[in-house]
Formats: sequence, C-alpha cells, structure tokens
Amino acid sequence: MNKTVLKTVLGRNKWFAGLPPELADGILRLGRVRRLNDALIYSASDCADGMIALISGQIRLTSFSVSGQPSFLVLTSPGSWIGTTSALDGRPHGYDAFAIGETVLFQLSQERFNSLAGESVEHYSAFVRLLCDHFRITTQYLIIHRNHRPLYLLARELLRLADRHGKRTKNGVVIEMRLSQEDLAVMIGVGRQTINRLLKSLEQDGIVTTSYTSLTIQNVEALERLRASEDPDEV
Amino acid sequence: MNKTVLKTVLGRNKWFAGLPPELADGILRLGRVRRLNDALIYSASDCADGMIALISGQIRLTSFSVSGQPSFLVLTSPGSWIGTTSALDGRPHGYDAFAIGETVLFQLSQERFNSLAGESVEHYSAFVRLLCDHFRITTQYLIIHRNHRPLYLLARELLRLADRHGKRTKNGVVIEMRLSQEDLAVMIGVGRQTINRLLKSLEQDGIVTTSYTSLTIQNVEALERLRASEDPDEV
DNA sequence: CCCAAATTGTCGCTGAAACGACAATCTTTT
DNA sequence: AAAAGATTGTCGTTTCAGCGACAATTTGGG
Repeated sequence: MNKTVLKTVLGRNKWFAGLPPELADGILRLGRVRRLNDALIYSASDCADGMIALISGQIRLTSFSVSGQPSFLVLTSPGSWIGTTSALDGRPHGYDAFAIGETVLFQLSQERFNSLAGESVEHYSAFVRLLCDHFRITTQYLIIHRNHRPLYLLARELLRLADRHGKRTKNGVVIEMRLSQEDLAVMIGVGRQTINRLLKSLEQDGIVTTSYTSLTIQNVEALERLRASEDPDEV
Repeated sequence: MNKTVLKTVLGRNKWFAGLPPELADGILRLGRVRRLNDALIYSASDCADGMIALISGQIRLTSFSVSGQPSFLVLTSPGSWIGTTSALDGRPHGYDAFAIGETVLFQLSQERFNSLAGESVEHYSAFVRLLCDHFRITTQYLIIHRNHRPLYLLARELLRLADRHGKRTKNGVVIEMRLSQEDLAVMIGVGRQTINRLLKSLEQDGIVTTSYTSLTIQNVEALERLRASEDPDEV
C-alpha cells in the first residue's frame, strides 16, 4: 500500500485533513496497514487496540442484545476512524467491529497512539477533537432517530452510503457492497419488510433501481428532496 | 453555598469521585456557584462556557427542529456536568440548556477550565475521561431507543428520575419536578397521549400514582421487573 | 451444473402509535 | 373570586410498522 494513496484516503476525513502536517505525518509513519477478509477487528470487551482507520472495504459496528439480536449498526466510511474512545480512556469498546469482505485498515497501535498523543498537548488535543466530532455525530443520530419516520431515515442512509461508498456511472450512483435489505433494516432500526416496501416504492418513482445486494440511485436530487421534506415537523 | 455541600453533591458523580483529590480541590476552588430561576443557561450556538454542574434543581437539554418543535430532551442529575464537549473543542454546544425552576449550578469558566486542564496531562486526560463517559452513555441511549417500545422506555425513565430526583416517603418515591406528560413524551420520543395511557395503566396496576405535574412510584420493584421484561429480544 | 443458502417479493393480520379534538381539572394571575 | 393558561383524561380515526409465512429469485460451493 502506497503512502500517497493512504494519505489521499485519510485526507477525505475532515479531522485528518485539518491536522498539523507534522502530526499527520507521524500517524502515517507509525501506523500499519492490515488486510482482513470477513474478520472480527475487535470485540465489545476488548480495549486498547489503538485507533483504526478504514482505507477500503467496509467496517460494521454492531452491538448485540442479550439474546444475540443485532441491536445497532453503523457502516464506517473510508477515511474514518474507529476505536478512539477506548484509545483515549483505555476502557472496553462496548461494540463489535467487523471487517466485511476484502478490507484494508490502517492501524495505529495503542502503544504508538500513546507515544504520539503524549508528545505534546497539541497532539493530545487533536485526538480529543476527533472524539468530540464523534460525540456530536452520535448525538445528532439520536435526535434524528427519535423524530423521523422510516422513509426519511432510508433516504438519509442511502444518500450517506452514496456519498461514501457510491460509484458514479452513467446510470447514476451505484452502491454495491453486500448490503442486504436486512442489513439496511437493522441500520435504521425498522423491519426488513418495511425496507422492501420503501425501496419498491422508490423504484416505482424512478428514484432508485435495485438488484441483488446492490442498488443504484438514479435521481439523487429527488432523494435529497425526500430527505428534506420528510421532516414530520415541517408539515 | 457551603463547600462541603458542594463536595457531597459533586461526589455523587462517579467521574468526580474518581478524580485525584488535588484536581477535585482545584475545581472546587476555581468554580463559582450560580443561581438561576427558569433561565437559559446557554444556547445551541454558544460556545466556550466552560463546564457546568447541576447542584440542585433541574437542567433540561433540548434541541429544536427547524419548525421549533422540541426534538430532544435530557434531564441531568445533580452532580452531573454539561458543556464538556464545547469546553474541550471550543465549538458550539449544538443544544440548548435550560435551568427549570430554582436551580443551583456550579460553573467552571472556560478560562479556568483551560488553566486547570492545561496544568498537566493528568488533568487534561481526566476531563477527556468525562467526555468518554458521556459518549458511552449517549451511544447506549441510541441503542436502547432503536430497540425498545414505549412502556419499557417509560419504566426506564421513571426509574431514572426516581433515582436522581425522587424523594422517599412512606407512600413510595415521589417525583415532583414540574414534569408534564408532554415533557415525558418528548423525552422518550412518543406522543403525549401514549404517555397518558401508559401512566393510567401503571396506576391501575398500583405501580404509580399520578397527580398534577408530579408522580409517585409505589412499587419500584414492579417497575424494575417491567424494565427487565420489556426487552423485545427476550421473548 | 446442481443444490443449498441467502436474499428478495409479497400477503395479510395484528397491534399500537400518532394525531386531532374537546372536555375536565388544576394552577396562577389579577 | 374570576379569568386565563396549563395540564390531564379520553374519544375515535387513521396510518403504519411488526411479524409470520411462503414463494421466487439469485448466488456460491462442490
């Protein structure tokens, strides 16, 4: 894995892009590339795994309830980091992280994270800013999930996926990532059949086309309008 | 406000209780008591207000959607801190904080927060640990809200309120805090009528008694069983 | 190339939440 | 004490998610 490629992917992350060049270089120098294929990255009870960035492929963060039902699912985007909280406070992650399919990671070991973060207050506070970013995003998620209906959540999630994992083609933005309707359902917290119904209705309106474990957004603008208009407060 | 009282209330918070004595003392020395009555503590766009702890009364954290509907509501407990994220990264809070009724706060100004946090890595990292705690709690909230039904959420919220704001009497635990059914509804993200129905049903079962803007839990154990059994995954 | 497994399409039923509406009750203000 | 405002109790209607069920389709492994 070429350093330039790494730098490009990591640079898509706002936090990384805003780092002092010398810290960014330090991370690039001390981190190591890991390749995984359908493997557990860390489990909920692990800690001190340092920080891990997704370079390509996908990472799913899940949490399971007592009976083993998946109860939470986030898909990370290339360039984004996981494990920050545990790296900073040394306590367990509290959720599992899986690499789905051929996945390339960039890992800054706990030891090296410590040495970088301990080098100066500027470094330390840079990592704290990342945690703050994550916290704000999670709070936003909480607010949104309490106040919106499935169609809005689906539109939102599709746009998000398109933005981060989509490929532009002449037919639209293709999202191709072994993402079943079941997965989507768990991600936004509704039943599988609901997703199916919503996707079909979007397909009828010519907004998306679906196929086996993949999907193409034909009309991004329509989806964005949907996201904007579905706010139940705005009726 | 007596320092001993302050110390006792703040000590109910696990984070504060676990601080190195010298940092805890520093916070006590540098912070200032503020008394408010039905007033805005800070608004979503404010930043750099330092850190604020609730001593007595209540603080509601809310966020409003475009049309002005309340879209989020957390009630903090005496001893807990707010504003940590903004204090650490200097960016806007993203939510409003209101003092409801006669409220006593303990505020560590941004300037003094900076000087304490900047004093040593141990201090700084102590504040970071608080942020980590908040992050984990919020993530937990998100998981719970995606997977549970209103009755569970209500039972959970009532027990939480009882724990933090309740007073033991011979009739049970009284929660008296100008908390309307409307407020409860917004807090757990359901309609007001749903709360009314659930409360009535709990009242019929002799678990709670309700009155104007207050409520008494007569049977805490029953409510706890409800919370435990309502996990839809466990059926 | 065939079979097993995974995924998708679709029904229909059930339950329950949302919401508007409005009366009743309680509190605060004047 | 009366009026205004806030809160609660309760309709009834509508909408919609959950879920079981099962067939159809697609994919991957042997």
